[in-house]
Amino acid sequence: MTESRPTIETVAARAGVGRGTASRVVNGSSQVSPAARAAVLKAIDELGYVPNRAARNLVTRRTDCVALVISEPGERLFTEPYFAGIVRGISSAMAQTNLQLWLSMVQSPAERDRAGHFLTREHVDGVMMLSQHADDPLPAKVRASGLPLVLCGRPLAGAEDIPFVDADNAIGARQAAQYLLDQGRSRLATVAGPQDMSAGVARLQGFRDVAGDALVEYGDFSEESGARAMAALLDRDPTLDAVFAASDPMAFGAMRVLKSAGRHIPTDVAVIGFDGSPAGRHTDPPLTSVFQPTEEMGREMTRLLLAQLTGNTPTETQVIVDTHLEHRGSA
Amino acid sequence: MTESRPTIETVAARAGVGRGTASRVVNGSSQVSPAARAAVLKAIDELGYVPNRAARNLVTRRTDCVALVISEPGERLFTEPYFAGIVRGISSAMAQTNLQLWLSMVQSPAERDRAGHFLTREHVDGVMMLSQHADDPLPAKVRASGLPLVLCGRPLAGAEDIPFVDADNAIGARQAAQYLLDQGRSRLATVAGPQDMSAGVARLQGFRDVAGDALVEYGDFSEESGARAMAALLDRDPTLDAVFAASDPMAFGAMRVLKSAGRHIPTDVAVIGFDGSPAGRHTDPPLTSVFQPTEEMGREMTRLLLAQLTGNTPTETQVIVDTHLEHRGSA
DNA sequence: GATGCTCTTGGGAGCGCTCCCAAATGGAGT
DNA sequence: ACTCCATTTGGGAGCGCTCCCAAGAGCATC
Repeated sequence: MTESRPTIETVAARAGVGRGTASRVVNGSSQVSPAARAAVLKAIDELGYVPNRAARNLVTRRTDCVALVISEPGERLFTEPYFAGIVRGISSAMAQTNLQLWLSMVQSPAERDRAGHFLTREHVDGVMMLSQHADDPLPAKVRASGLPLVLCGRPLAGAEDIPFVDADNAIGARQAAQYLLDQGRSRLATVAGPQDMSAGVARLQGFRDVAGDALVEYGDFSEESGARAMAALLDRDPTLDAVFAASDPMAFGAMRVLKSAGRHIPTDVAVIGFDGSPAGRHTDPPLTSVFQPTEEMGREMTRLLLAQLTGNTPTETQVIVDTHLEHRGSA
Repeated sequence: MTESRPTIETVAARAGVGRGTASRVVNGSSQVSPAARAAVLKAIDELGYVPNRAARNLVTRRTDCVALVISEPGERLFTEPYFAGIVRGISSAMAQTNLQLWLSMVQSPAERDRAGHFLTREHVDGVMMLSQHADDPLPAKVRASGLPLVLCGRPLAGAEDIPFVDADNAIGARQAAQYLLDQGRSRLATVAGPQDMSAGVARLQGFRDVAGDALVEYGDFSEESGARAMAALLDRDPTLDAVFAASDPMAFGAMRVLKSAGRHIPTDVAVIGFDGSPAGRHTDPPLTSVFQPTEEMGREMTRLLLAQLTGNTPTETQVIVDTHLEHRGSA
C-alpha cells in the first residue's frame, strides 16, 4: 500500500549483481555462480521479494493458470461425490505444481458463453472439463483454439481425439448386472443415465451386455429423476426383482420409491448404484454400488494436462481407471 | 500459435484511431466520440481482439482474481452439502462480475504455507475463506497484508473485525433443543462440533441455552466422529431419548450407531441434525435437521467482498442468515 | 478575428519481468 | 605472453497495456 513491493531490480541492487543474474536465480537457472546465487537469495529473503506475476506472464506468454470447467446446472453440482472426489484429486495434484486452479462453474448458456470467452491463451494455459454433454460446444471450441485440454469422461462422437480420463463404466455395469444374475434375480431393470453423456451410454451398454434387453428407464443422474424412473419401471413391471441405477443419487431415489411401494430391499428387489459414494452407507439398507476412484481420476486428469503443458512426453490420450463392486446391503 | 493475437495497437490501426482512444473504448470510458467508438468496436469484432490480461494487470496493479480458500483436510471437503452450497452461491454471484474465482484447497500445513505465499496483492484482489479453525494463521495473515477478506463463519477470538457471513447457529440449535423438549423428550444429549470452530461453539451454546447441562460429546463434523461420539453418549446414558448433532454427517453416524444398538428412531431416540442437507432425505428415517441456506451464504460472501473491492460503500462487516428446523422423520 | 472553454484525441512513458546478445572473466593449452 | 573456449555476467529491448499530458478540434462569446 504505502511502500511498493520490491522489484527484481531492487533485489539485484541489494545483492550487488545485475538484473539478469537476479532473474536467473529466481528462475532456477544453473548458469549462476554459487556466490551470486547466495547473494541474491539473501536479498530476496531480506526484502521479502515476490515476483510480479503479471509482468512475468506478459513476457513469458504463459499464465500458470489452468481452468476447471464444470458444466452442470442445478443441485447435482458438488452435492454428488463424483464431483467432490475429482475436484479433491485435481487440487491435491495441482498443489505439487506452481499452477493455479481456477474454477468455472457453468450453470446456464449465458455462463457458458462467458466461460468460453475466457478460455483462451490470454487467460489460461490449459483446461479441464467435467460433466460435458454431447451438445456442449465448449470442448470443441477449446480444442480448436489449440489450448491443452483434458476431459473427464470419454468424449462422445466428434471429439474422440481429446485426451480424457474415465472410469471403466461398461465393466462396472457388467459386474453389477452379473452379480444380480448370480444372486438368482431374473427380472432385471435399470435406471439408465442421460444418453447425451458417455457415462450414461456406457453404463447402459455394459448392463445390457450381461442382462440382455431388460427394462430401461432414463434419468439424468439426479435423485429425483431416479425416483421418477423407478416409478415408471414398477408401473411397467410390478414383478421386477432387481434394479441397477447408473448413479448413486438415482439409486437413492429408486430406493425411496421402492420402499413406499411396499417393496423390501433387498428381499423383494435388489438395488445396485454407481459411484460407491459414502452417502450410500447411510441408506437403509446401505447401498451396494459400483465404486469409481474419483480422486484418482482427478489426479490423472492433472497428470495428462501437465504432460501436454510441458509437451516433452509423447502424450497419452486416455486413461481408464478400474471400477469394482462395493458390497453393502442392498443387493 | 502461428499468428499472434491482435493487440490494441492493431485494433487502433484498423479503426484508424490512436491507441489511447482504442483503450478508452475497451474500458468503457465515456470520453469518446460515437464515431470513434463504433470504428473501434468494429475493429475489435473483426479481429477477435481480446485484451491481454497480464499486460493490463501489470499496469493497473489489479488481478481481477479472488481466491476461495478452503481449509479442510480429508473427506469432509466438498462431500458435505455445506461446502457445495456455498461454492455454488459464490460461483453464481461471481458470474455476474468480471472477476475470476480461484480455488485453493488447503489440506495440509505444507499446502497452507503455499497458499499463504500466494495470497498477496500480486496474485489476487481479495480472499474468501471457508471452514477456518481457531489455530489457522491464514485469516490474520491475509488481513494484515491489507487484502480484502471475507470469512464464512463468525471468526473466533482475535479476529472479530474481519467481515464474515454466518448462519444463525445459536438460534438454530435452540430451535432444535426446544423442539425435542416440546416432544416430551427428557434425556437430551448432543454431539457437539469442534470447539475450535465458531459454528461448533455456537451450536453447543444454543443447545445448552435451552437444554441446560445435557450430556455432551464432541466430534469434528464428520460422520465417523459422530458415530464415535454417539457410542460414548450411549455408554454414559443408555436411557437418553434425544440427540442433537451439530452437523448432518455426525447425525448420520449417530443414527447408524443408535440403530445397531437396537434403538428405534424416533420412537426410542429422536435425532436432529444441522445442515438440512438433501442427503438427509434418504436416511431411515429421513433426518430432521436445522436448515442453513448455504447458497445464499455464498452469494452474501461475494457481495461483502465486492463491497470491499469497490470500496465506495461503507462496508457491512457481518451478515447473519436465518436457519429453520426442517421437519422430516427422525424427531 | 481573437479568446476561452470543453470535448476528444494521439502517443510517450513506464509497469516488472524474461530473453538474449555481447562483454567480461578465468583457466587451459600453446 | 598469447590465444581459445566455456562459463558467468550486465543490461538493452520489448512484452501489451493504461495513464496522463499536451495538443487539436469545435463552438460560443467577446
